Amino acid sequence: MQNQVAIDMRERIIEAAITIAARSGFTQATTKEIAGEAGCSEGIIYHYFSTKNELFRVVIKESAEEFFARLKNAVGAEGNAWERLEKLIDFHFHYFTGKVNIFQILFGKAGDTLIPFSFMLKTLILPYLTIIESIIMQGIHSEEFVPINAEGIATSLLGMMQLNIIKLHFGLKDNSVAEIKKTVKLVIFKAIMRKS
Amino acid sequence: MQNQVAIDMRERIIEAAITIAARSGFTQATTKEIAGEAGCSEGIIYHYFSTKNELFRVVIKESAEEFFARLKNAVGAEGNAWERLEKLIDFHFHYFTGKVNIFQILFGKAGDTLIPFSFMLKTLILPYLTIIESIIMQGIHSEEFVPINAEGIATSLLGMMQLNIIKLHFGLKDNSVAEIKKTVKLVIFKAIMRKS
Amino acid sequence: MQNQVAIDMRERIIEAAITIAARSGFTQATTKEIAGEAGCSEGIIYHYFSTKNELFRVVIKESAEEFFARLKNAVGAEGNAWERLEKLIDFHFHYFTGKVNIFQILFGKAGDTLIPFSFMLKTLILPYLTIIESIIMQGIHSEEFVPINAEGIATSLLGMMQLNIIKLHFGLKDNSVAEIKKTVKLVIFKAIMRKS
Amino acid sequence: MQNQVAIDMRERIIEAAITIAARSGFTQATTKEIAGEAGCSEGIIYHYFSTKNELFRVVIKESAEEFFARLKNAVGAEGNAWERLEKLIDFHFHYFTGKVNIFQILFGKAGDTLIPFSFMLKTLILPYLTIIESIIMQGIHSEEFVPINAEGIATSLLGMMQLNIIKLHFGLKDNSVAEIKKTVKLVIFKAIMRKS
DNA sequence: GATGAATGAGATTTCATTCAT
DNA sequence: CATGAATGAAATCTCATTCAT
Repeated sequence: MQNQVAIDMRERIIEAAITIAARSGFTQATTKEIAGEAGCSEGIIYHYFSTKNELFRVVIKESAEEFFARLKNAVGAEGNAWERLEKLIDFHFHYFTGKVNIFQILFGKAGDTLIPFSFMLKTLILPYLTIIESIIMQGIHSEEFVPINAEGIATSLLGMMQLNIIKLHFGLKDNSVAEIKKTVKLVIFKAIMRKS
Repeated sequence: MQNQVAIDMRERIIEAAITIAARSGFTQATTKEIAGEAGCSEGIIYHYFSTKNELFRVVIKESAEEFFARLKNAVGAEGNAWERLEKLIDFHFHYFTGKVNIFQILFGKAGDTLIPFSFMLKTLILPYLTIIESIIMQGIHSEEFVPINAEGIATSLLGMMQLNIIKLHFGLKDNSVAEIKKTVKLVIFKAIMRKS
Repeated sequence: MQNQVAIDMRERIIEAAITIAARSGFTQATTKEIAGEAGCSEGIIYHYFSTKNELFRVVIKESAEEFFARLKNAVGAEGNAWERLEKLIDFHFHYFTGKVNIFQILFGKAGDTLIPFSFMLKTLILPYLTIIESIIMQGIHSEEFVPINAEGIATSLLGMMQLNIIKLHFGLKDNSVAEIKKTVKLVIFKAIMRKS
Repeated sequence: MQNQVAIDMRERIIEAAITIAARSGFTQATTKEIAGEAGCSEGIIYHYFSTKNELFRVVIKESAEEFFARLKNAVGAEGNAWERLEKLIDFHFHYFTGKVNIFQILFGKAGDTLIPFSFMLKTLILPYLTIIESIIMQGIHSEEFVPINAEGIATSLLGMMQLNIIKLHFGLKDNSVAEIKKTVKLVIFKAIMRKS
């Protein structure tokens, strides 16, 4: 029971940290604000996390794990490469145009250096790229895709999606999500599909 | 002569701000560090800039102006759309793999909220996208390029280049700059060229 | 117990603020000095008061409340107007020739604009005048006093007392407190008593 | 000619200091503001005055001299004591309900301690009291006035006038200047005139 | 586990004063 | 005489972190 409470508290702190950081970034988020949002004292944060930065590392790590779990679930292990890649793109836009989440912050506004950017690269971007790359490799092997620099393509696809998401996030897009997805898919599939 | 000195100091502060912010981001950059780097007192910063944030706004604005001037010069006003677009891509990779510059920071790590991200979008990203878009429009009109969502393509191209640059910047690329440029060009031109 | 400690600290800060301000005025009083006097860190001041000015507002407000409570107690609600007015004058001189108190500062040296003078007027002077005025009105109604401009008389009485107090405070009086009180009473009662 | 310019500059600085201090008090008045108001550089202030406080001492001293010269002129050396006292009261209200002047500041908001209050007492208040006192002594000797504590009466009169002026200055009077003057005169003359 | 008062280091900003020109 | 860039000391305020309860 106590344990339950403890788990709740830890989770509440993490949720609060995400909420506040989404609003004003990591550096600007204060422990006081986080405690206020979580409905707890500032002190208790240090019971669960050694420092504020440790808290944010955990936030990023756990958010990343949750994201990747859902991504893998959405993409599946079966199916053609192009089908799986399309599902990945669909999921990406679905996920990042949804409710506030840590990835919006990270991809959109992230990067004050107390959480080294290299940590975010290692925790978020590289694993993501690895997943994309593996699908592209699958397509190359199955001869759906032309032989191509898989890493460069993966990076390009993620970059494309990211900047489009940012523009959406700041309301600077003339086009709808559907339109953007269509364009991104067009660009990437024209580049890699054997026959299009 | 006095004026000369004054201009020098202002410039020295701006240079120092860029150097320090490139190292640790805007929020982490302290006026003390900047003054140390510039070889002046902290107080004088406030003679030239009303606040630390004002300083960084000026840094971004002036850097953006310098960047766009050089970009336009590199791309030129004459020539085919595809030639000009290729020059733009070449210049982008040349510029952002060169010495420390504010754009690396902005595109790579930017965005604590004291300098609103919207300011950076307005000052940097949107003007850049406008330039790319205009070249794509040129190509569509000249029938070099297929009719296509120019805004989405421009955003996608910038996103692609940006994330690739970030990976290069953090030394996480297996491929060379040349290889990456080739991939980016392949992706974009396959998507838009009328005959490829 | 914790609460007790907290209350003590808040009170200690207020006391210290009064002491330091009495010595050097509000603007000159620094948080460092106040913290030194209170035996605490500067930071904790901001746990209890949002700004230094807020601290001084509280100081004035609480001091005013305490003063008016004691004044009303001394004057009472019963009795002739002239008796009550005499008690008010007696109390005024008793209070302001006693230990250091915020009113000495306020009436004597107050008024840099960070604490707007209008705030002090509203919090201190006007309520005081209202009290005096009500006694004078009582006297007019009971026909102890002649019909007269009660507001002007109240203001004049307070002004008289105030400047005499200031002179006493700076040791510039040849006369004793008793002598001054006698003169003030003579002036005021000659002006208002129906038969004197 | 140069000399003329120099005199002008000195005077301009003094005028500017009065204007700024009237707006925000002595401590809050900055040399930058004063220089801006005077249309000169900050540096030149230190050519004419050794410190900012020295400047304000001069401001007070010269303003006091000018005030007393005009006061003495208005009151005159001839005439009955009661006539001269009435003229003094008239002049006081005329002067202090006029344009911005240093006395408004001093009596109304004065008193940060860099200009010791004792300096102001010595320069302003005591000389003023001396003048009032001498008129009262004249009246006692001429048997216009009853034998009375002249110092206490003088202080009381000045205190009365001062607080009424403050209330007028902050727009907190229901009565007109004429009404107030009438009340002040009534109070003081009832107290001192041999037959009224 | 939980609190929140308290700390202390440090950040931004202000400003009287100086001094080279 | 006059300037205004530059200084440097100090002021207010912030905030991650600790610790007694």
